[in-house]
Amino acid sequence: MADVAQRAGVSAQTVSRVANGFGGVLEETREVVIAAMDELGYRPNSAARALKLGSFHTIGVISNTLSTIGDIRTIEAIAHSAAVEGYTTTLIPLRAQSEGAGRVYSRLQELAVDALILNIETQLLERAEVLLPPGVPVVLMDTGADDAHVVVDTDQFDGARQATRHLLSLGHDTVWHLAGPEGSHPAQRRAEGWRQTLAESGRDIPPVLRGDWTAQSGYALGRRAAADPGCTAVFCANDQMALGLYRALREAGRSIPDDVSVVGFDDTEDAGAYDPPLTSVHQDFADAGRRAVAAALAQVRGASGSPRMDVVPTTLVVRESTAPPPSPGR
Amino acid sequence: MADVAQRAGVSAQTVSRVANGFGGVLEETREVVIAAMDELGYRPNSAARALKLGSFHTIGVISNTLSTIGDIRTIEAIAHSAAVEGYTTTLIPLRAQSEGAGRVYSRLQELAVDALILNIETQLLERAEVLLPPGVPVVLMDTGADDAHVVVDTDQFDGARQATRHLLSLGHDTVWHLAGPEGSHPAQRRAEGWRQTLAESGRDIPPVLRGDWTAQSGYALGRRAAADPGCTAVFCANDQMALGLYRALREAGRSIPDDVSVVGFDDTEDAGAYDPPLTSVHQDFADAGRRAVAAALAQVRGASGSPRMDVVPTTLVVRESTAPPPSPGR
DNA sequence: AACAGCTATGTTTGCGTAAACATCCTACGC
DNA sequence: GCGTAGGATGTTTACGCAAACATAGCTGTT
Repeated sequence: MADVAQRAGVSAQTVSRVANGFGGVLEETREVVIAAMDELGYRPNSAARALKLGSFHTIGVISNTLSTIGDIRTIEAIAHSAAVEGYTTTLIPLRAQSEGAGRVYSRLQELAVDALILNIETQLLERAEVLLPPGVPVVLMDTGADDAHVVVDTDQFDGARQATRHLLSLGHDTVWHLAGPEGSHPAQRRAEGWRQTLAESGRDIPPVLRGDWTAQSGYALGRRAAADPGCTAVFCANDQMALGLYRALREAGRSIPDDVSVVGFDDTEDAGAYDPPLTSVHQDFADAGRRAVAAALAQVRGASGSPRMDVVPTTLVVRESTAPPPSPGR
Repeated sequence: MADVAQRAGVSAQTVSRVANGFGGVLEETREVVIAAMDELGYRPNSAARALKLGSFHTIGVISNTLSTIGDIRTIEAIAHSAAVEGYTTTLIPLRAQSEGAGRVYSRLQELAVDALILNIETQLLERAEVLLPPGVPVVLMDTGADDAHVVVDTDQFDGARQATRHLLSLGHDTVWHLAGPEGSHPAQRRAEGWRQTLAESGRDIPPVLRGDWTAQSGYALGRRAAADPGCTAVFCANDQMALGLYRALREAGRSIPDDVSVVGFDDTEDAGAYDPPLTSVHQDFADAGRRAVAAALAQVRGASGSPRMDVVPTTLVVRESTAPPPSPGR
């Protein structure tokens, strides 16, 4: 910066003013300074700026894995929303740092971020395996209500309820459920929504088949569901598991939706190209990401009036994988 | 830091030594300092550290979208590898900044990164729509050879060749191709590998059906392929398009693999749960990410001996979606 | 003509850190 | 007992920037 100032024949402060687009600089001076900046290939040092301003203009996203489509869409939405606000997004993969608790600790502590968005299993937080740096605003996503933090949650429960009701309203006696893994809050809530809806209608509640979000697990569990002739409707905790279920049903000679109806969750891009196109609960990942960023920045900017809990609605998208159950006499 | 020093009764420099794990500090002193750090909730200011050291310990990843599974796996691998090396990863979604070229310029120029990994379409670079900050090491992924930069490329061409040869060796007269979008280098190379392999064997080259990576486009194009009775083998530019093709074929009453064989590309996790499980060209995203990070850090550390071009091999994974063509007299 | 009020620019300062250098103390050899 | 080596710690400094304050010049008012 000093070089630029000298070359332009002005003070460093004036260069700073030009670089930041502040007023109070003669148009003529500005042009000279800009020319000098170009000639010298000057670019501002963001470390110095961050040190001076006390802010990195960066949001950190902590995610245990990027394995599910949902995680990815969320991160994409966060990065996008943050960029619009002039913030960059730092990715903090948790797994890599779990080697040695001390490591996680120090790494997170030193993080050059103004705020953190956590998209991890709540139990990790509770077990204090993730020691958050004190004083950094935190937004939790897809986790239970938490008194200490701002939470942005997708309405998993209602989505599961819509899916289950849809299947019941088609005439199915009950609905099976391929659930997500135990530690996952979304998996938990979806299972609860399903169970409670069945219970309210006084239906039998089939055993929960617990998978791990992968299509492979959907296939493995699906074989058990397919083997039960009483199973005419299945609600899957995500689309990928539904894909595995499709294969299991077809191998068992049961057609979709004539013999068995299937509903997924997430409404990923692929769902419409499944065979048949999958009825699925749509999650608005973009909206959730936007709200998380907004909540994080609100805290950064000191606005304490932000809601402690922000719920993003879900909607059922009906395609061709659901139909009334086969008539008994068929 | 000064507070910690005062509380511990030592100088700031000693605190710095403890914080960085340097030697030359008495065990006793170290304990006192650590106690003081804990009591005061001290955490090092990474902006100041970056300013002092001239390095951010951060790698930037520029990606146009995160829409395809491949992009995502790559980014995950980069973030993971970077974390292992003690670097954090900053996500720079290109789309968000394209609003106004000047915006892109300034944003990229100021980026607080030690190196950049680009995973974008080459043409954007060539058209100078992305003005890279001078002096920052750059690694290009999945793009053509480039004299000016280090490139880490997956062997798309050979993968396509393996897929095509596999189908020909099963006895198919020729192989159709559902290609990726025009601007994409991987799409280009996969199409070339397919075309050249057919040409070498003197086979007819069916029209290229160009899609956009989505299952939807795979379905739309697949209907055209399915309508041609001469089409008994299709090589898809990615697994998602193969999924769409599956549906199109089934709707046309053609079974996989008895009537039509299908090969995908990427070997995503889901591929093994397609019905039937998809034969696909495996890409080692983790390895590619690791190499990109290694190449980037090699440049950061000044080692100029790194190769200019690093090619990650691909391997065909044969599952159940490929078989000999139906016998004419069947 | 004197002064206030404004705009354009310059000067000083400190953000938190770690390298470089300076100092102190202890142990050991002769 | 003196000198020296080496380990432990303190002091000074600069990294690049922008806020705060200072200054200079100019306009318009009385």
